Amino acid sequence: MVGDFFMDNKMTQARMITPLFEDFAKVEHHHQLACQSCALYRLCLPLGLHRDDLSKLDEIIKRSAGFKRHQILFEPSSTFKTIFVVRSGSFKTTISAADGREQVTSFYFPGEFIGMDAIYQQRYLSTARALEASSVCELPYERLQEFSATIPELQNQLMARLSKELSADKNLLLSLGKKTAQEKLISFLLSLSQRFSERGYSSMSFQLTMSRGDIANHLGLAIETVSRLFTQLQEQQLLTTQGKEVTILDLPTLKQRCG
Amino acid sequence: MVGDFFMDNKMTQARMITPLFEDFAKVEHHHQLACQSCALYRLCLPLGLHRDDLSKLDEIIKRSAGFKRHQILFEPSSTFKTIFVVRSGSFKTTISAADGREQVTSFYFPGEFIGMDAIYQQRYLSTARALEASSVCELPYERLQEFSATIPELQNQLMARLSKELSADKNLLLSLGKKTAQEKLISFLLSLSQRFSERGYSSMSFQLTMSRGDIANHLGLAIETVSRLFTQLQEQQLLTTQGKEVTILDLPTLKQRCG
DNA sequence: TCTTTTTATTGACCTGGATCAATGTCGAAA
DNA sequence: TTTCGACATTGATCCAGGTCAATAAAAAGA
Repeated sequence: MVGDFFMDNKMTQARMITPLFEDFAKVEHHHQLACQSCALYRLCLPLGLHRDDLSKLDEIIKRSAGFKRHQILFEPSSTFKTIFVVRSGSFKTTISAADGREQVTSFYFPGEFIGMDAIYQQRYLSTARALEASSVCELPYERLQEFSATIPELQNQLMARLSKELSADKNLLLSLGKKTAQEKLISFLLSLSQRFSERGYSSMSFQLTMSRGDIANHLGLAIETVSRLFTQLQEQQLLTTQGKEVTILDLPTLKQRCG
Repeated sequence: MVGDFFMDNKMTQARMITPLFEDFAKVEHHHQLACQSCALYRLCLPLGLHRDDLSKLDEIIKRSAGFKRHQILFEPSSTFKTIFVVRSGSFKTTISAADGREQVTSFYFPGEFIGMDAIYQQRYLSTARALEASSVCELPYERLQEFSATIPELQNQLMARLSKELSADKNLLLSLGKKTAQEKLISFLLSLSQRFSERGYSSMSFQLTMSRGDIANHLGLAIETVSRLFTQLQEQQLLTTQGKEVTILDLPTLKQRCG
């Protein structure tokens, strides 16, 4: 289990959660920089590859320097050469209308891939920004293509990744198109909860790395609406918040209300 | 040019448009059922494959019987085995919330791939229905995986397809999240116009194959709003409609108003 | 041909969530 | 520790687009 590195002591959830994502980077730093010893192995691309294929892959992967909060990973004017995997921290991507309006299209956590929508046009159509101190692995797309010609499992993994993001976007379309403001926020929080849980963290209590503004934008709402919804969900004893920390109190009711 | 088969006489656009998609099927029927002689070749998967690879691909592709209007191609309970390519006609996909609310996630025209979001979970998450009399080619996914292990260009094509749908969905997210009702409808119509044009049809005058209800649902609007918007765009001399036929009158203004 | 049904349009009215406007709170910098 | 700027909350008001209702006009049968 991925989380075992971090969850085997009895620190409180609340104190642990903020620094946890950064810990992935620290682990990398103390151990060798190899997929085999990466805490994210179970969630990441190399899963299922043979040991020798894996070390070949390892050679083409570049572990990037860290990104600061708000720093840009890529934007539409960057030339597309690589797909990124979040190693630690988190990112958001936004696409812009001609007049500058922006839509936050996705948030990305460790083990998730950023930039796959660039493959078709060979140019990024969105801007990716770090939400906190973060780091990524860079997968040069051309090399990846060469490799997957000889490693079918790698190719399947890539297709599965693309397909997974497609599924997530379709579900978001359902949220944006058909759900009420409250259902949108609940669906969003439950999706985060699920992803934290997959990464070995508590699914019941976690730290939001994005602002209320980012959440509102992502869900097609106004900041004020998101703020009021949080207040409302707290009044109904479904969850509590303290700034960016969210603690889920009544999961069954939330699940039932997310549409 | 794909359209040359059909566009070389002087029939009026209006009369031509409805039967055109069906003509793809007729061509298939009169000639041999092979990708090489398919009118969609330029838009479809085989593009760029070598002749011998193409004939191998041809062998695993199954040309399905026709689908009637409203007939289901697949739904979430179907087992995932194949990706579909529209050969003639058109389809819509919808995903459902727990309480039955549906969101029309995409429309698909000849040469476009349906069902790629199923790869990750190995099950369809949406329901696909024919909008008119239509036909598809079936690409058995497992065979496709085997093939693309030996045909890198095929693998690249598949990735590009997935990535293209991802881009389209991200743009739709921008529409749903940030655009006004009018901007949504205009963006939608221009996207259709573009796709018709890629298929060799007029980009200025075309037949909608989906109902006002489908359009409204897709764009997160009420039917009545879509209807009023069409009226309004006609009053402003930007386009005309007669039932399902749309004729664009002022493309520059429309482009400038779509956000 | 003439129903019957489905789909589209138009008008009147309403509401969920946006916008505007203060005010409060937190975290980083000095 | 104070200050400053970014972020969050809360209240008052407004409006884009939804809902309800009544026709109208196409399709699809029959």
